[in-house]
Amino acid sequence: MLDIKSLRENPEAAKTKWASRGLDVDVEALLAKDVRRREIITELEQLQHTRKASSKEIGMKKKAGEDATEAMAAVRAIGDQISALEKEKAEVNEALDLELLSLPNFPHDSVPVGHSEADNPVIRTWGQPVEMDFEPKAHWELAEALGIFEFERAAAISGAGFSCLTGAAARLSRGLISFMLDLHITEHGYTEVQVPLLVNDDAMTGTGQLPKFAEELYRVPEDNLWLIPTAEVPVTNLYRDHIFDADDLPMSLTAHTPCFRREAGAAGKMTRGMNRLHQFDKVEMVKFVKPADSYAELEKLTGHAEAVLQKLGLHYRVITLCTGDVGFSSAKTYDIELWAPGQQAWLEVSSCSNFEDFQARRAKIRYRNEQGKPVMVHTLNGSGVALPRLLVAILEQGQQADGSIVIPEVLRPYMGGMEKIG
RNA sequence: GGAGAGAUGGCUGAGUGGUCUAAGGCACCUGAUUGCUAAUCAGGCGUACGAAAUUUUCGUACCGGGGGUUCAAAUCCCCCUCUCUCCGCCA
Repeated sequence: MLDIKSLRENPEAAKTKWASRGLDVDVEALLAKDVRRREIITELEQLQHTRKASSKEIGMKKKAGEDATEAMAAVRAIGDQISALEKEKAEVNEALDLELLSLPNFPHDSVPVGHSEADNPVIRTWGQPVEMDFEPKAHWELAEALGIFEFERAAAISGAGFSCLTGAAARLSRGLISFMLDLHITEHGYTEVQVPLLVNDDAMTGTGQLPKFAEELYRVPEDNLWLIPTAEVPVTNLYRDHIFDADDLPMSLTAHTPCFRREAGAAGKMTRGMNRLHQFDKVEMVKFVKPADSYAELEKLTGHAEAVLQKLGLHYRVITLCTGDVGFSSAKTYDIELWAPGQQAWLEVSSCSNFEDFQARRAKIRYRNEQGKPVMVHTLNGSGVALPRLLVAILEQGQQADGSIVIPEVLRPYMGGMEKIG
């Protein structure tokens, strides 16, 4: 959510920022509601002031044994006015909030202007495609031959878009989770947390999934809960309504969770094999930082995700999402993409974003600054990294002519010393 | 799932309809004082929003959340959430 005050002060700048996302926003209508809202508040406060004073007088009169019938009637009339105004205030607030909650963040000035993912610039590439003197296979072919992915069995119990890892793949997945968490907590300064996978409306609103993206979420109506689409939701909301001391920041948290996504409308897009699933595992990194530090922290965070891939020896590239492609809540996002030689495609495995104070304002996450005043923190998060496509890259980049898979060295301790699959 | 008890500021804890403008204590900040890891004294010490001023002042709201009764609600009533105790069930 954006600050209504900043819109009030500079409506033209806001229009321009939203226009760069391809959005035409009627800022004037929004501000008109804000003006009415403040009028109501002023009027209401005056009435409340009168009622408060008069009620006190009535109390004193009664105590003194005087008659207060007339004053009581007068205050009752004020009470009616107050009720009416409060109703209008609630309506205006609700309308204004809904609009504000539905408007995306402003892209940062350093974000390249563009219309779609075609305009996202590649800012660096690490490693090389592995030289293969044979035709590389897609991971689903490799895995089928090795008997380590069982999609049909998963489909039989849950439908399309679910996976079942068997044997070495399951162990590899578990090893990767441990490897990534260990790396982040021992070398990157994160604290590991285990969090709920089912969360309430407030949590989903805090990080921006609601009210706009309900159709992407699985829900449990009996209990009014939602399945998390990413650990970002419970981890960021750990500090909802919290005021940090300045010394607490930056705070860096990492968590492994499954993620649940309906992927409504994504049918047909790269859905083969492990590329896109309704349920997948992910290690997530979340940071709460002082506003002045947030862009430096975004670079560090992205570096932490890259470190995972570098230690695994995987060829990847980093791109900046342009204004037309950057996510709803984000001010700036780097995507990290792994090369999948069997599909001749780049697969997104990590998305590292600075939300500035957009989530913090929704979730009321603040810190006490040097003057002792509470101000919004900046929140960041990034995948560090997502499992299925990481497995895809390990399989496709590590494949040998005989169909076996070489296990990256750093993972072998997690695999009981195993050097290859197959 | 059943029964009971509770939820008040950063923490602790009083307050059962009317100067509550929420006591007291702890912690913290500022100053004074005392010759020493500190004590004592005085003062300060929440959040949000609005108005005026321009860095201060005034006002309103906030005692788990929501609604109600009343001239007036931390206080009375209803619903919800959470915590604790006991019982049941259970990995």
